[in-house]
Amino acid sequence: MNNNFNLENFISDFSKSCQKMQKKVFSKNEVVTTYIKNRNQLCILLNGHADLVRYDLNGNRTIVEHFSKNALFGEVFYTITTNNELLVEAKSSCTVLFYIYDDIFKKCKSNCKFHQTLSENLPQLILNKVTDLNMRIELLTKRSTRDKLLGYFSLLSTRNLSTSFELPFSLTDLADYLSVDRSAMMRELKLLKEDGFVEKVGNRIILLYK
Amino acid sequence: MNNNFNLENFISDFSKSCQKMQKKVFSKNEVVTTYIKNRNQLCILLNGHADLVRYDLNGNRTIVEHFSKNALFGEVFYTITTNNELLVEAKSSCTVLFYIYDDIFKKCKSNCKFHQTLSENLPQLILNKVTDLNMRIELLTKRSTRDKLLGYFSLLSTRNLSTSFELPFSLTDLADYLSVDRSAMMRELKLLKEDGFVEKVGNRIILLYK
DNA sequence: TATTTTCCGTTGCAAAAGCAACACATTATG
DNA sequence: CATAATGTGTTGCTTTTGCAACGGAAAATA
Repeated sequence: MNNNFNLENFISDFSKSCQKMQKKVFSKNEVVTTYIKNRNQLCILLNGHADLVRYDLNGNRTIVEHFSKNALFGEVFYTITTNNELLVEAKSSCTVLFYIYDDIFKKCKSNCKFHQTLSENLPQLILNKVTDLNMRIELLTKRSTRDKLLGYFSLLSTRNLSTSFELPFSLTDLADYLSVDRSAMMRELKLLKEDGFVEKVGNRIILLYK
Repeated sequence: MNNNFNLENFISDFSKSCQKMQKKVFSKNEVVTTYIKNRNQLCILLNGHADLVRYDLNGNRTIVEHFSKNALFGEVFYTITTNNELLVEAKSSCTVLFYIYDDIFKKCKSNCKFHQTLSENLPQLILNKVTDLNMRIELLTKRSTRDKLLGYFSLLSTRNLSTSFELPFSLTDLADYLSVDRSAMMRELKLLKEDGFVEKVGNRIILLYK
């Protein structure tokens, strides 16, 4: 593992050097990919926003992950054990690089720089994913909608180094991410405002508690 | 990555070959370790059972992960981003191997076989952890206690290749794992029995639906 | 710019989940 | 083996959450 690995530089460089990558452009609401058992796909979001969503038998939608610029996704990061369908949906127009691999940890036969760098750094990239997943589990184990909202806001606050930040979701999608009913979440958000915990200006949240 | 890697053989072999490992024995309810920022610890449970638990500010306990024989845990698999304390508690008497590393992906200076094998296979071990985490997220995103119970039972059923299986938890702990109130869970479990979905004989669950 | 679609904000009511308390069973422990 | 500690099963009551529905705002689209 190379600790000086810079994901952004890496991503901006490799598309020149590698022939096996496919670049595609999607418009809003298009399905970018579905997760399929035993296919080995790695995807990189070059720009735009997309969500990994799951629909269950009751018709509930869950946003499993939210992806923005330079996010990595695909079956590498998700061994499929569920029967429910997993889709990646474009939330805005976006550009995605696709790469089907044989053995993700080995560089390809053509020996290009991209695959070498990728296989060297993949363990670290997977560890980053582990961190995300653990944070998500902590959110989901919170017992009340209020704690889920506050927990998520606190996470965004930390990530933005500020008590004020833009929500990356519509409120409708936020409910599907926190796995709660939208109207119940709206009610709770209102109470949080009334109780002086947060303010909301447009799509921006301001935390009022230390 | 070596696809023929056998975790069990690996674990049973290396303690002879590596000097940097520490073996310790714990009795029930002892704290095996706490997760500490910027320490690099990898632990292997040689026998017994242990849980990774988190206590939140409201006094709720969450069982984050349940470990049995040959489980791997420690900071490698959990970059700490939370303020809550994370403890590993022994659920029975158990034996644990500890290993503090500098760079987990590199073999150590003494060049022993263990570290070489470990660094070669760690990516795959981390991917296994990713799979576990994704399954856990799927459980936690289920909207009702009933669906959480059925989802968990279905998972155990798949894992045991049988519609009948032992619960690895006490019911009290199961509630803390599913992140629901114990008495509410008991009520729901009773309803599941009344509705003919499951039977419970001692600590064994029998699924009655196809 | 007119029109359609999506999202926001809200509410009444129903259902689910949480809380607290208790008796009894089972399991550890001196 | 007696006693303490922990786990199970249950219930009444309260609080939270979900569901369904609706009007208006905002955003997308023709």
